[in-house]
Amino acid sequence: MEQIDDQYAPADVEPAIESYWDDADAYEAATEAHADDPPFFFVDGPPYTSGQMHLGTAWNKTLKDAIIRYKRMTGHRVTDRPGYDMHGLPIEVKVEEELGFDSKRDIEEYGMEAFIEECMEFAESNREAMDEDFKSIGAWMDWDDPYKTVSPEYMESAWWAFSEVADRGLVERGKRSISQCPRCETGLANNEVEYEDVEDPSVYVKFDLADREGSLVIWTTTPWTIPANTFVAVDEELTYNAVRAVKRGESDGDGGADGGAGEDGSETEDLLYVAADCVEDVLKRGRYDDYEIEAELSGAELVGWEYDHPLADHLAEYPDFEGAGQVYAADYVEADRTGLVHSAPGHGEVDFERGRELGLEIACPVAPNGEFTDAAGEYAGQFVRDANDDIIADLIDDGRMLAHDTVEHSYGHCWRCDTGIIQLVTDQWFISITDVKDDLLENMEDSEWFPSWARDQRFRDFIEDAPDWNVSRQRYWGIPIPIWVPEDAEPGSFDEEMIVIGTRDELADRVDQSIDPDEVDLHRPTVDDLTITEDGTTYRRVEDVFDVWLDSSVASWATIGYPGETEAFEELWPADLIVEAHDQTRGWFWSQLGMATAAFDEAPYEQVLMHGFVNDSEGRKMSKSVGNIVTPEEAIERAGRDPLRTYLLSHDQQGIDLAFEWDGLGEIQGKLNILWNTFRFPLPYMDLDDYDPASADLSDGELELVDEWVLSRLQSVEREVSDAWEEYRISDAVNALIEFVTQDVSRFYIKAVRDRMWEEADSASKRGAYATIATVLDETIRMLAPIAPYVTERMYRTLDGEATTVHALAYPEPDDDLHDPDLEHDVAVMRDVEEAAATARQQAGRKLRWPVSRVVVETEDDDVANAVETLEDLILDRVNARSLVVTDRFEELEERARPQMAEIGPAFGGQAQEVMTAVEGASREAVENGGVTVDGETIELEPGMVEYEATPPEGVSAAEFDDGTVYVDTTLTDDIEAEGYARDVIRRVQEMRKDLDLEVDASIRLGVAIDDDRIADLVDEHRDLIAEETRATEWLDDPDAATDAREEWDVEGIDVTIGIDRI
RNA sequence: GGGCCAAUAGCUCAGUCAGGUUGAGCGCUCGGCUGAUAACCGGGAGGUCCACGGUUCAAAUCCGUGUUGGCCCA
Repeated sequence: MEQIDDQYAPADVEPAIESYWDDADAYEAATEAHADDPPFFFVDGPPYTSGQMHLGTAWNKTLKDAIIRYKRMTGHRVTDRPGYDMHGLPIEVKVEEELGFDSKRDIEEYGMEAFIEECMEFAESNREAMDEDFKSIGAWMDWDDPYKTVSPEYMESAWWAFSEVADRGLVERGKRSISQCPRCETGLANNEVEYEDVEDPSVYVKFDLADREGSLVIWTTTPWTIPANTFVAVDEELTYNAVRAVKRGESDGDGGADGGAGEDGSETEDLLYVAADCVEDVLKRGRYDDYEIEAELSGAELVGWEYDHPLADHLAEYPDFEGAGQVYAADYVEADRTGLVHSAPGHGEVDFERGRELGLEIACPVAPNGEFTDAAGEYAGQFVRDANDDIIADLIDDGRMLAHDTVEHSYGHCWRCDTGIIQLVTDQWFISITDVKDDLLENMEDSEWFPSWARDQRFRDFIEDAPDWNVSRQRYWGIPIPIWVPEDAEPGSFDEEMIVIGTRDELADRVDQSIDPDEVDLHRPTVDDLTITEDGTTYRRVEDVFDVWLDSSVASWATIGYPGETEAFEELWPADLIVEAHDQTRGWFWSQLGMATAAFDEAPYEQVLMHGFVNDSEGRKMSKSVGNIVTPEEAIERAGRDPLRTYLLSHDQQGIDLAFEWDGLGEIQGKLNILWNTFRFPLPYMDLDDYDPASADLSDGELELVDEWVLSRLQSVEREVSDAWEEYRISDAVNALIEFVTQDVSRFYIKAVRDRMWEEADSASKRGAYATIATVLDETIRMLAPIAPYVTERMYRTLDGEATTVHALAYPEPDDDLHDPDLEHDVAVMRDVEEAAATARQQAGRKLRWPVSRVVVETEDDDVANAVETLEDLILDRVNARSLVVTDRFEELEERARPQMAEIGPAFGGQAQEVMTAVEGASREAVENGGVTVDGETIELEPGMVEYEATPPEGVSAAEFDDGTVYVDTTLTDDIEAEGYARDVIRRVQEMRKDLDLEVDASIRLGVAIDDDRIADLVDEHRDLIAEETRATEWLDDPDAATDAREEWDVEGIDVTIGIDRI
């Protein structure tokens, strides 16, 4: 028989099983076993290939792997193609860093083609490393054939979908205010902007009115946007004040207040317009000494007022066109700071929208790299944020600065290079998702989410607020946008004359150059050189590439090769399930829905399982800077792959974060160790009897009550586990299994079945026990296989091993014939009784080895009483009692009252708490005879308002259980003492046998001397029992005569000397 | 600044939807068992149920306002 390690050692089991899987082609065997089953179309959300696996991605892939394995075992042909997201700015930035680049100019000089090759190599080498990472946690996916967003087939899927979107009239080019990274010189999507707290200027600027006295006061943290100021916005409903403010000259240093301050002794006066609620704050910041409110106006009254551009003297051009330099109403105004908002439609998003509504020209004196253009006059060529200082200085010198300071606020940064973003209006390509918002919402309704709030309370909100999708990036490493426009077209009419190419064949057909559609690389710069000439017009491709989020948005069809291959698509699409963390609500969950809806108005997935993030033990995000990162490698090294997987999956998988904790991981390892022990416990006995657990047959042999019970529990657990899986409550399934193994199998069943396994002779009972434990183990292992694939495989190989792998087998299904809920109930009661009896024993200081004369179970519940009576023999055996009594009332007790608030509360209302206090602890006699009073008044108590607790008599100790009380009579008799001491002697002899390393069946010569004549006589009554249990075939009169071992023991305060000789 | 989620024993989590004297595992501690044995099993201690208000006879639970953490959005 093979050697089974005494202890569960994942570090030994897992590598061995991994090699076995490799040698036996186990993954292939598992997939082939289910090749003809109905399909389950799972789509892997592609991880981005710029990093390595961390605990969060480990959790993600483990969860996916468990689901795939489960679905396979429950009879599905599962699509298990992994994917990788390999394009995009993050990789470009990493490669730029490696090559020491600072800007796009460096890339152009290096050569786009060479740069793109570098990006490809970087992404590929990362992908290979990630393959290994994912395999290392036992993720069984089709690693030989992952989908890659950089492959021509994949890119074609994106082109094709985009062309569908264009055919539906949802592609347009337009000006939008976007977040621009000035370093990367490209627009960013909202979710590529990360917010960090930074210190920025906080300036209050006076805009002098052109047609009357006074100034409007605005506040901004971006002085560099003032050159583009086009209008000032007010809230029509809001109340504004005209404030006459006075400042007396004083020689303060730089305190933040500027402008208007007179010299010593002089006095300056300003007429300021601000929102009424803001007057005090603004005047204080401006360090005015005194003020008087001259007028109260509504915002509506201010509309139409004209003002002078505050930087007019410093700029070459500024917005002075028709309609500029005026006050307008806008709904983004709040009574915050000044209540008047500096608006620059060339920058801010809301400013832009309002400017367009107002029909104003859009002016933007800033280039894509963040430098002012010539239009900015004195500031031309300066980087905008650097120009802040000059602009502030000019405003001060010109007397337009009311106050300036700095403020810490959260500001957007480029997700890749951490450069502060700038809002700019540029021309971009959009998918007008807002045109199909209703369709998006409808399609969303077609999908089922776990947890449901993720859809209804989060995703829906996001869809409702979603802006049009800016899909263009002015970069290199991405899927080129397949739009060709006429060479001489005006930028404003690109989308009217565009050609959108959907497939490689179409490309080959239409371009002027000769290309092989099977060979062509769709990346830049190859496609940049291709032109199309139709009807005498030559078209050139626009230079942009797609936003990388568009790449993964097409995964549900790209992963099955559509449109290049159509068969799989027709059979499988849409996805049955996708599984990602909650950050993807705004990421992949969204982009897929958006793209599928825009392209063909259907939801691309039917079910969405949204899990959480792994945080540190404090619940804080793991990050390099905090230094609280735990890597999967570390967890595997310290605990193992199965423990890590089981740990991750034993926590809530639906929307909740996990606080990673080493102790918790160790705990899980301990539970798996118990499983390991239950597995190896029966093996030696089966081996001695040549019993093959693989051919276990429950009808061979005789099933005893505990066998029937554990088999019934097995059916219940199978039901519970499959119900949990059905709703992706995977942690409930895992915990139910662990509970079953530890509580039912190890703690109860194994303990109950030991005697039968020790029987030497063959018996029907023993065969029944073997068949039972073999069945329980087999089905438990299969249920646990998706969670802990290595250790279950290891166990399966020993117990059965007929199939190539346990993962090819069917998931166990409950068998009603073996299900006996009544029996489960009875045993549950019995276990409660047993536990209570143990508690009572412990209170009395009576160990289990000593019998007790009587156990009384008091219960008013007939079911409970029946259960105890039914299982009397088992109870007597397990609690080591001579007799058992079941009664509804133990007459020997003094009873004390316990108030039942469910009854007392409704009956007494406001007095209920006082009644509770009065009832607590009163005797039954007092309660039943009106002895309970509150404030001197007798309380009438109905039956049911009070239950009773009893105090046991001398020699009896009590312990409650759920449905009653167990009394254990520990009064000693000679008979009990005799057996107790005898068993104590036996146990000491056994320990000495073990110390001598005796064979289990070796005979001994035994001598026992007890330093108490009465006890010695009592023990002598059990001489035969002692001899039998310890295999003593001869007796020594004096233990001191023994030569092999002699030891003195203290048994219950009495000296016992034991001597042993081998025979 | 806004939306969503979470907060219960030293730790990990149930219990919250349907209000009635808070439960489990681990850890700690004490003990039991001694042919699973560096395993296994039991008892005990340990809790202003994040805080403060409100509804109710009664709130961990329902409502409101905050605090802390997470995700997303601005």
